Amino acid sequence: MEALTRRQRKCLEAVLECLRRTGRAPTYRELGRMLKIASTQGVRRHLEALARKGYLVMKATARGIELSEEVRGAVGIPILGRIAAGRPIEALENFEGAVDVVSMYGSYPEVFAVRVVGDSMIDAGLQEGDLAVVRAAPRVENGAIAAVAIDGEATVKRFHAEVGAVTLAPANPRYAPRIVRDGEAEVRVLGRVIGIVRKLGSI
Amino acid sequence: MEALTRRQRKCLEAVLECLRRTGRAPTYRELGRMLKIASTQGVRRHLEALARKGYLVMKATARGIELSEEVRGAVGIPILGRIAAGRPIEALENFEGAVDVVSMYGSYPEVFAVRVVGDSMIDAGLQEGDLAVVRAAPRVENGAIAAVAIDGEATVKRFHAEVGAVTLAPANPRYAPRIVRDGEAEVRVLGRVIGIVRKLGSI
DNA sequence: CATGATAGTGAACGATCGTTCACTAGTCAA
DNA sequence: TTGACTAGTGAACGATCGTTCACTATCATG
Repeated sequence: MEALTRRQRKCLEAVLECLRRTGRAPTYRELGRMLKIASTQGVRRHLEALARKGYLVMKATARGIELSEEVRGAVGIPILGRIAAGRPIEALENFEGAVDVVSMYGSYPEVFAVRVVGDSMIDAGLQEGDLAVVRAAPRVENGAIAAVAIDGEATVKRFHAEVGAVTLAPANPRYAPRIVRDGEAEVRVLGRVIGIVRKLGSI
Repeated sequence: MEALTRRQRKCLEAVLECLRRTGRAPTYRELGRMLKIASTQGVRRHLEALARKGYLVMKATARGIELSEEVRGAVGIPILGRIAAGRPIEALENFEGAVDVVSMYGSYPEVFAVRVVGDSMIDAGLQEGDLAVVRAAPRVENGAIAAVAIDGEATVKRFHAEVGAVTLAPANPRYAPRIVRDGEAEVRVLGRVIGIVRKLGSI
């Protein structure tokens, strides 16, 4: 994306900070107070430049500043390819993506998360305490890692459907696959695991 | 949190959808159009109820609807403890948390992410392609998993500082630890790995 | 049957906000 | 040195928006 002047960057940072703090866009006069600009026209010039360069979209309504799609997809935690890259707006100008499970997976009714219990899937890279992001679906393809409810209890396993039974295969040689024949227990596929989020210690 | 009526839930959903789509809160009249309510007073009643129950905060300015802190912390991907729990507002009423790396780690200059290359940390649960969330710090405690730049190239390893050298230890028996003596190469600690985000296939 | 909560209509008022006009000043490349 | 761009001030206009008032309807509860 096109480079910004120092003042324009400050202005974009102020907009982002306001959105982060309050969840809504600032008015021209609020921005003026944050940037120490007395005239709404002075603020407007910066916003027009930011809109022209593709960072913002201006709507002619109250608090009508919207982030452009590019910026909206990039306001998570920046993925730095080159270590030299700075933060946070500088990174936008040579932008490589952002970590944000919400923008990665959306925040839709069919996406949820379950916590991984035990180490039965350790060889598939799922550790105890990981959050498995699941896309809800009534069935999944054979061999996929799925979240499954057995008699109402949720578990994450590799799923295989066969004639008259389903196999829930762990990914750990210390555990045996569980074969559930029809009628033995109520097996309900919750969905496919499409992501993992792990938190290591505290910040 | 206090339960909502069906109409109030629809109203909160409309506010969230507007925020998700445009990044800014709706006006009373916009909400009225979404909910098929002709009078701003009809809309206002719902918003007052939502504010009274702690879901929203109303400011007397244009587009002055803000989410409460509780709701703002919960608008990611819901973590479902009990499978019975619904989505998305229902889950709020017996809320267990939300996955959202931004709200988990904040979106601050000192937090960024690097992509894991290779399988040298596989036994620590880091797979190729994972995003390692890093809290920037000039040094880390011995034994921590750290992002380190060796001669400008980033890598993720277990970090040990010794007298006159540092050891970068992989977590994979197929790789040997790398001992870098002072002056041999420029080793710069980027920070500690505080999280992992993995995307498995597409949605 | 009354009461309170929920749900809604329609109109009007005043404050806020985006927009626009006219004017000033510094910087930098052609 | 002349534009072009950036960065401001100050004032004013009209549209939008939150607020408020008066009034109606439905429905469950005691």
